[in-house]
Amino acid sequence: MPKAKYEQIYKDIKQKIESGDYAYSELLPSENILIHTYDCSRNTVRRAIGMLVLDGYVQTIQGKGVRNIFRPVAQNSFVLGGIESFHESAIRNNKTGRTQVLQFMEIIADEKIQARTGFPLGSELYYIQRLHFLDEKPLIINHNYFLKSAVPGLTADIACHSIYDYIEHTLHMTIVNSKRIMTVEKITQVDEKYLHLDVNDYNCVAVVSSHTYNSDGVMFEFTQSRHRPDYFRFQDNAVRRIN
Amino acid sequence: MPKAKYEQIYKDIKQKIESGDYAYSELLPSENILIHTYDCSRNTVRRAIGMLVLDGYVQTIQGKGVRNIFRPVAQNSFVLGGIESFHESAIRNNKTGRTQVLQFMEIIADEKIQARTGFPLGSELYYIQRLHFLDEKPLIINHNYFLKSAVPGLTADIACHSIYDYIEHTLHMTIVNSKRIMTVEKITQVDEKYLHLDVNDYNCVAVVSSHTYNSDGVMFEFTQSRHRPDYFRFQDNAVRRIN
DNA sequence: GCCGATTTGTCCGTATGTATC
DNA sequence: CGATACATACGGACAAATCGG
Repeated sequence: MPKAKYEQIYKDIKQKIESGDYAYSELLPSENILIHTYDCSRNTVRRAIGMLVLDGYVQTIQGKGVRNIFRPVAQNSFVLGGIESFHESAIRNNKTGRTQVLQFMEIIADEKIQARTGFPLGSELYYIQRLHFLDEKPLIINHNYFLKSAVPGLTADIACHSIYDYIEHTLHMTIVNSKRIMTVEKITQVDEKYLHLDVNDYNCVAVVSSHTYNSDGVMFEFTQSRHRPDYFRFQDNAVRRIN
Repeated sequence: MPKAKYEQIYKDIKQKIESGDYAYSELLPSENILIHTYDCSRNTVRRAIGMLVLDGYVQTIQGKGVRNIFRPVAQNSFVLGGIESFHESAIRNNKTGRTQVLQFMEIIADEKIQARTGFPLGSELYYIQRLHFLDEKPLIINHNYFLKSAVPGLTADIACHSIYDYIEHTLHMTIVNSKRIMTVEKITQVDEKYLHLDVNDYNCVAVVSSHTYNSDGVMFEFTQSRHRPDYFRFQDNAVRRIN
């Protein structure tokens, strides 16, 4: 449902790259050709290409052209990337996902929670603890804090399906960006119990902490995700900038 | 040194945000005002703002304005972010860095290396193993593979200072982008020995594997960085996209 | 080495659409 | 409803880099 023209062009070129229509390390058609292909202005083509650069799909070279540097990844583990829910990830990785709600409660942010999550003191929050299974294997424990005023009406029933689905399709709120920090931590007894980890095997988990904002610029979610280390895989593309 | 006008505007606004000239969760001056402030076109202002969005510094809200969502981070550990060398990171984190070269050899890519690094079979490579210290504490073991044809004349002496400095300032090659994958792995005997890790304490390391490209679109480097888990911290900002 | 054609990079002005207030 | 603000799109101009003759 992307109405924007640059989105359509972006998706079309992306699909062509993924399906191998353009060979690895070869140049794409020039901007001029793409302008005629898609019947649009130069800026619009350039915007689509700019998004592919951010994806790490292509590289632009002044005076030469746009080079395809996309390489398909071996999809043998659970790959994290942009902002997406567990269910979206599961589908993208061609697996079946299931979620179990371990805890669901309403709390008020005290100093400790304020320091950990960044929510103002006294905020009314939902605290949810969930366990995510992929192909019936427990992979992730999530500790979610949602701002009640931004995500009203959350229930345990919704939490065991998809909270993001509820947020976007029922509340019609738009999720915009998410600041994430990845670290490695010692496993806790909770991790050990639910993720079926043995301290003699791995004694760490991969931890992703995220602050997520909606289209009003309000931070409405803080989540700490604790991942089984042997299934954790995070992908990223960094673009070098002048300082 | 940034001659581009949008770079200057980007840096100026970024600095203003970091120094608190704009309060958290408040709106920045409107595009129209910024156009007059910087005496430029609307596209140029929008480009600068677009970069700040990618940085997770601001969020644009149609019909309202641009909201400052920047929060300073507690700089108590070694923070990874964009593409930068260990020395650059050390400086940014206000620490003193030192590098020790453990191995330096020239090799030819066989099937095993091809599979691991993505370099074509038979490529001539430099293989370098280095240990990075921060404030005299060993934090990272790097396994570097450099394409000899792209980075000629590399020596152990250069490797113990800064290879990126050599690449950019002596060879005048431009580093463009880097595809990275983060995982968690069991520690090896090498890790244990050099990072001074105790298996009874942490038995894992954080691993960052990266494929790095230059401005010719050539992948010239593959590196596996193995980090002490208690000092590893990776930051990221993800922007939600329509599918 | 120079020159001209091609290609990407930067910048501007304008018009129209859409969301907020 | 009108004013304001961001989003999309177009077209044009010039600069900078690459490449072939």
